[in-house]
Amino acid sequence: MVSVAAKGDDDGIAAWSAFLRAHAGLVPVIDAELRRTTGLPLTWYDVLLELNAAPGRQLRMQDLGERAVISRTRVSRVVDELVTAGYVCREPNPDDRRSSFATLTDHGRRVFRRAAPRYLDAVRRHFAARIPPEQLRVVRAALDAVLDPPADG
Amino acid sequence: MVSVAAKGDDDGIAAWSAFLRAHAGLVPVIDAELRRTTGLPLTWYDVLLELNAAPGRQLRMQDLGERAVISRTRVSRVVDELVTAGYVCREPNPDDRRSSFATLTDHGRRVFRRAAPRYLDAVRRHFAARIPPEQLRVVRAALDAVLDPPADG
DNA sequence: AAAGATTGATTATTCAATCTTT
DNA sequence: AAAGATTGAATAATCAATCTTT
Repeated sequence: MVSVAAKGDDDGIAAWSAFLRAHAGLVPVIDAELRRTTGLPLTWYDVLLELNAAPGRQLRMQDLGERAVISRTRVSRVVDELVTAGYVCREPNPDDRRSSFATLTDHGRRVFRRAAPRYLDAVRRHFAARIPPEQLRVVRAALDAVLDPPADG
Repeated sequence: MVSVAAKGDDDGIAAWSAFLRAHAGLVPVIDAELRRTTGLPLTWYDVLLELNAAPGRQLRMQDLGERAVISRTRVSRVVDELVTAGYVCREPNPDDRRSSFATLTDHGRRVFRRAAPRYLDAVRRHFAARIPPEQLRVVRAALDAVLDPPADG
């Protein structure tokens, strides 16, 4: 026997391929819909969401980079844009003057709350509604597991 | 009752969030590993894979754009790079002179075949091995379903 | 020196206009 | 005019160097 491509490998690569294709197909669609219906790009929405959920509606840039789906370097640029738009302001951190907070403004909060139902609806229609409920829970568990550092790979 | 946020909505948004995070976390890692161990960026690998699987190891640019996880416009640029690297060549389509084929060269084929095991191994370690086998099949089915146009959204 | 953050330069990706052939 | 493809211009994202504070 020259090569034994185990069945599990096929399932793994097929799932990976579906994962890449689903992302490439879905994210641009949902981003475009969000821009059209709310004026917010997905990246902005994501940052506003994390700030809105944070205590005092503010986060250090570092922490924002860890929570939002956005690279650490990118955070500075996006927060610049959000400050210009009036949705966020920067505030000094009295405990450590190296760092600063990004804080959601009242205006930013209103814009976020108005956008949230549109976002949830888009995700539901394009993603969640196409997957049986019991599979949704499996997908979540599986993709969460991928990011943990469970021992070794 | 002011608002009924059904449990299913929560599962949907949680799965979506896990989906975005897994992609943002995993793709750069696998891309970096592939570049390091094989010299091929993920985008190149993906294009070489589709060409290698195609009849005659060639595809029209249009078809390549549909199969590979890459936007139609991007195809021209990436094929340029692959031609420069000597992995692919362009050939005229005798049946329709508007279009042209991207064809895998022998050298490109050798490079792809040498890279394939490294890629499969990276996907296995970073992705598949962290998900129970029975969940892998569910993930695949779920994410495939998301891209079909099943009736309406 | 290390941590937190920003910024200039580079690279990657998309958008819109263009060119050729059907 | 529409289809197939490419290209210049504009946007987005990353990398490496920098600056300030600890």
